[in-house]
Amino acid sequence: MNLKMLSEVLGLSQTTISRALNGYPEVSEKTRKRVEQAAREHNYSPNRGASTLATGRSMTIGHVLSEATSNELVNPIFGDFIAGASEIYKANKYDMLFSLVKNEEEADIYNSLLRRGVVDGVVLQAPKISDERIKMLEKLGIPFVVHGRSSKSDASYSWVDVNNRSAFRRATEFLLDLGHRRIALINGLTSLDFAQRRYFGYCEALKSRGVEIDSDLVTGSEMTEVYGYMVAKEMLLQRSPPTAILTASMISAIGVRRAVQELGLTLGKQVSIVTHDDELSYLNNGQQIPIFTATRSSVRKAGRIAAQMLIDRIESPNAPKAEVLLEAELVLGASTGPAPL
Amino acid sequence: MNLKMLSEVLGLSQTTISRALNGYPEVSEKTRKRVEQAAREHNYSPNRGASTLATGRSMTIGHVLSEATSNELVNPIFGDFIAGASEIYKANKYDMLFSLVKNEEEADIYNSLLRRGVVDGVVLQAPKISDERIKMLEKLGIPFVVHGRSSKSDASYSWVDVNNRSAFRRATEFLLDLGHRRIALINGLTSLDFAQRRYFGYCEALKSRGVEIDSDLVTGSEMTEVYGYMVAKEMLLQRSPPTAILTASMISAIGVRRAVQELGLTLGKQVSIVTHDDELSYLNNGQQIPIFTATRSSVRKAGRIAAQMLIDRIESPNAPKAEVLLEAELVLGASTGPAPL
DNA sequence: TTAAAAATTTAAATCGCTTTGAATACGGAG
DNA sequence: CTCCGTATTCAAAGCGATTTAAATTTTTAA
Repeated sequence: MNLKMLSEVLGLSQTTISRALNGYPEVSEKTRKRVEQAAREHNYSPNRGASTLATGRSMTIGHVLSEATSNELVNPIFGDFIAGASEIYKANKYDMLFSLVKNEEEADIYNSLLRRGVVDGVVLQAPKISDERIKMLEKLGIPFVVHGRSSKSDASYSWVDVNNRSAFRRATEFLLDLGHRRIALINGLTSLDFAQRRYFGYCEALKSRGVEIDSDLVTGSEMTEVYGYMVAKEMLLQRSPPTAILTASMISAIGVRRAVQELGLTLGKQVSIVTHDDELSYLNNGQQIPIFTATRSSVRKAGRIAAQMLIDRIESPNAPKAEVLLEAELVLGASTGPAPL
Repeated sequence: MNLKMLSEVLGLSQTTISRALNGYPEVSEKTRKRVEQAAREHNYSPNRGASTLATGRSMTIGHVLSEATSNELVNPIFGDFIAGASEIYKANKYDMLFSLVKNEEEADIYNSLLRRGVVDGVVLQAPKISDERIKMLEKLGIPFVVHGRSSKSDASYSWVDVNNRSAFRRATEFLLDLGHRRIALINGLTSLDFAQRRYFGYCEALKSRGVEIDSDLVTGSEMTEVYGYMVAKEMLLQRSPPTAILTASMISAIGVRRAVQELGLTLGKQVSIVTHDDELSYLNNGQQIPIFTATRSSVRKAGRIAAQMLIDRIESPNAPKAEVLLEAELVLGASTGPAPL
């Protein structure tokens, strides 16, 4: 069933039908009702390829996830982020296209998606401290928004981000208040912007209390369970081990917990943990009392915001760029306690 | 830059250029080279909307993820599954479209994706024991493949699945061999087909050894960390607690581990765990010695296979349906040991 | 009652590609 | 040198929507 057939059935021109279905004012209410009814009955929906061609808009948004070439790692927050974005797209009749690429192909992918008219805009994830992708997207002139920020980028762009610096400053201060002085930071990949901001927040807090930063207690890599475990174990076996550990994700926190317990130590007693919690749906941080004390910010919410910002950019390209900074809450859980004597 | 412009630049007809770029034989090698060169230089790629319209093929494959209406849970295996699928799509020049829908909307989505010509085929995930989606897709006539199977569906369809029954039979037998008799099963949602097969495998093993099935030791729900924790804790506090626990995912296994440790018990001593391990990229099961004894099967590999099967179905619709059953390995880790006396 | 204005509806052009059927160029045989 | 079969290339007709400009109908005002 296509427009032409429907127009024959109804005895109306294709123009009128198209207008009726797309909500244009120059069609009488009576006709519109009739057209809508017939469209439903005959199970008609406009062909996407044809309307893309006619309007120049694909009504599709691209999400590009780049995986490090070395280790095929899929960012675990990805699922919940796009779940949030997806809600908004659906409400606005956009589809979501997804590409997973090797780092070095990423530029080509954007270029190709744009040139072929496959997407109307893209969401950029996990920006690096200095991220060439942002410059490139700006040069290509595709509407885009960034989940996170890129500190060294002078470009202006729309973004949603968590206030990583303040979250980690507060978390560190909280541990300092509990008497901890040897506080470790098990961060995400240090080339990523959010990791740097968390590091800065951590440093700020320590400095403001006159605590020396010990580089043996700071490390960062991809946030897997095993990584959390290995680093924590190594640190805890040092001559002068940390009494508290900050981690960048629940998943690495779980690894840290494994190390702590394997060494016969108790969480919240000999070792405290504060983690960042993205509120992943399958990793709920406990019921009444959270398992981990955490800086908490919903990545699904970030997905919703990013999606809405992007749609706004697509539909009004000249509107000023939007910037949304979400504050993380610091929730108290069972993994922290006063520093041991 | 579009085809017409390129044809003017080259002084060739659009026909010839289109054929040259699409690998048709009736164009001389010399011309083909010239065309390819020019296309590169002028940064030309054919417009997707236009070719979709002309060929009737969208070169896009849809993945629909349905989230339970009650709890907004994103299946954690999803990321790695589509990472695998994505590799294959890229190699075959397909794009991937993703929809996240509420359960009750799922039928409409398929219908709509098909009617609008948005996708050429779809991948169905997490089939239920009796799954109406399969019947519907068959009736709609869209090419599709299923990740998993649907026991009560009489339809014939292509699928990839892990041999869940045999994996869980072997795992259970392994625990029986270690002397365990009180073996619990913390399964996935019992309406899902894979959960039922795992349950059957578990029952088979127990029956063949004459061990009674205790329904207090069998449960299933969405595989979150918290769920694993809560159920395990409850079971371990029974009058006659299990000495071994089977879980359906690493994530719930982690919750079980938390419960075990919180009760002051030791994994592999008082309580053994065997889990299914989908080889999620951020949850690597340990380094030298796996943390958990596990039935292991890569969900990323399943994604690759599903993608290839679907492309085959799209490109030769009359080929016989394909069925791939992957065997899981049983890998020995540190979470199992002989039953306590 | 009629002319002008407003409200509807329509025919036809267009988007950029693929593909059919026709036309032209080339190469070897006679 | 001509003819014919083969190898290339081309013009034009879709694909199915949107949208411009024009035509028609209805309403309002004089």
